[in-house]
Amino acid sequence: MELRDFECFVAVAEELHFRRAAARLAMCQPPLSQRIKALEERLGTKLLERTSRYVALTPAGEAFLGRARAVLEMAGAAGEEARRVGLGLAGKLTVGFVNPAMDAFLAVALGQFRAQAAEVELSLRELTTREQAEALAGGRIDLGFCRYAGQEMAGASVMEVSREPYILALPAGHALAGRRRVPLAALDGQPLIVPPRTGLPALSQALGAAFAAAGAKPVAVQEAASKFTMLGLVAAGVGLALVPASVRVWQRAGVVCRDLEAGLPPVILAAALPLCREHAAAARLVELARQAAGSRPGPPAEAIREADACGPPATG
Amino acid sequence: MELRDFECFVAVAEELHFRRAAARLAMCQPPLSQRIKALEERLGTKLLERTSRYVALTPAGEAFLGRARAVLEMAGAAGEEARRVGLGLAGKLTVGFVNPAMDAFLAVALGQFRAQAAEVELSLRELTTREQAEALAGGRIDLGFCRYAGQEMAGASVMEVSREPYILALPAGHALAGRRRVPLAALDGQPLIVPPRTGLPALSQALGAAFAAAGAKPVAVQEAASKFTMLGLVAAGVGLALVPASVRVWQRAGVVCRDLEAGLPPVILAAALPLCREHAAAARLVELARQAAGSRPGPPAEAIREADACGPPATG
DNA sequence: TAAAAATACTCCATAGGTATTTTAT
DNA sequence: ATAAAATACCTATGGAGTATTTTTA
Repeated sequence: MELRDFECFVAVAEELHFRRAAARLAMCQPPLSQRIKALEERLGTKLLERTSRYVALTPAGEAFLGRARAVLEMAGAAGEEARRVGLGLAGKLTVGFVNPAMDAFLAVALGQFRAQAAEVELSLRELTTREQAEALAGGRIDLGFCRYAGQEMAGASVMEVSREPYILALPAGHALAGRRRVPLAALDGQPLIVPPRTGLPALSQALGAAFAAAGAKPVAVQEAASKFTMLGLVAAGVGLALVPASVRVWQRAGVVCRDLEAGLPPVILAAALPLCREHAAAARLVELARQAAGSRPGPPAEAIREADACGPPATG
Repeated sequence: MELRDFECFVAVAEELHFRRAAARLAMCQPPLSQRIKALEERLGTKLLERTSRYVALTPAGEAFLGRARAVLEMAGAAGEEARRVGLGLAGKLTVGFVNPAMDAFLAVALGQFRAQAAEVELSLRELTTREQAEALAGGRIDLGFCRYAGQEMAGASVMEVSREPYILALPAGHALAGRRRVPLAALDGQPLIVPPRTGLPALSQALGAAFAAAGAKPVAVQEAASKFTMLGLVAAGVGLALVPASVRVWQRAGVVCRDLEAGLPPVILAAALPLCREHAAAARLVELARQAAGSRPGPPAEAIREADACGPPATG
């Protein structure tokens, strides 16, 4: 039994006329008669009652007609669905991301993605870079937006998406808040809230080297994993914090942000895609992420008001 | 796109190995590879990621797999359903019947039918013989159990199913209730409850002729269409009634039934099937009806107690 | 190097076309 | 007598088999 049999039967059942049905199927009447006959023999039951003047459905034919239509529709839908998934317009997409990615580009990219491919069922998981590597290997996520410090990721290809500077978050009344740009040397002896060393050893090392080069030695007074925790601690006067520039989309009472003069390595975020497993929707989202990151290296100047707790925009 | 494509794809997707999948499909590996390749080209998207060491589903393939399985299952179910309908084991069956048919054989036949073909959706309509002829012509019923008096039915074939004598229903205290068998002549001058003349003219005529032959002239005191109405009127002392013997499955307080001596034509019930439209379930039910009517010409003797209001059984 | 998929080719089964017959109104 | 389906027969496409090459781990 083939789909063509279903098509032939449905055509005859709808036309109730072999000749017209054959025309609709772009074939001749005799082979159509043969096909119907063969189909009936395979099923072991007559589907059509026919004389030279009259074609009618038998009860079996009536039952078969409904199901045959459904089969044809489902078969077409199956192909269409596969095609759409292949184009990244349908299906499931599970994305892992580190927290800074959301503010840097992911919120914008996801908004555009949903507009382009509303049928894709998106699943988002905030994961560390390390967790993303494992999740990618285990097939639990299709795409990861992770921190990047030149490292490879086994079984995945990693490509840079965004690059933004660190900025300094400090209590509103702090002496350094008066400056528009803060040199690294000015942080000598300052209490600093730092990310956990175990979490990002390469990053901690790079930051340490940069401070050493600038001849500054801040004091690590507290570890905090999330930038929101860091800003909370800054507001409480616990110390200062280095945060990605994209944090400026948030305002936190009692906290101001200032640009740093050159010296620190930038925050690099990358997309990690599993090797040998092309996922069109993932590729689509990566492309949107790159565009979002490129067109908006930081938050637009107008979005940051001078009166805000986070301080003046990077452009002054 | 053919069902074979779905089968091939599902096999490869489940085995994740072309050679094994080909074996399962009872074919060779090269044509299987070609089919999958052609399928992918038709769909415009890769369904399988494959190297010489590794076969895996793409997201499109994963989406397609579920649908493909459903299509195959539905296609099989469509054929199976048609086969079952063809055998009269599934589908819909709408049956018209005259009231006496239910007691004579239809209750028993329907019980057996449901046991044999539980999946058939039965629809029952109590209709007069004349209404059944119209309903058959209009395709509103697939089968009719009607009264039969030698008449033809346009567009339908009519075959006798059961034949039972009339019996006499009379008030419990009536003088004739003392006899085991009542001769027709004894009904001379008796008040008789009769069926409507317009409903069954041939029957009324035949009964009239039978009474005339026996030299009896009962008085038609009341018309009543249903045998239940007749028995109610008998109980009320309005008169006597001629009813099919199968009415003995019912007991009515104040009413007794007695056999009649020969002379009246029997009650003949028949099955009417539309011509040129074979309906296996209908044929099955007719066969069961004939068996039920044949094996049980009247109600079994044990079912009728001597003490019952309806009187002694026919076998006395 | 070995195992597996892809490629190249050959063949035949069968879907479909053409001509004709049968059938029912 | 006519229109429509069935039958008979033929052709050619393409699905499947066989042999071989390519690829990757």
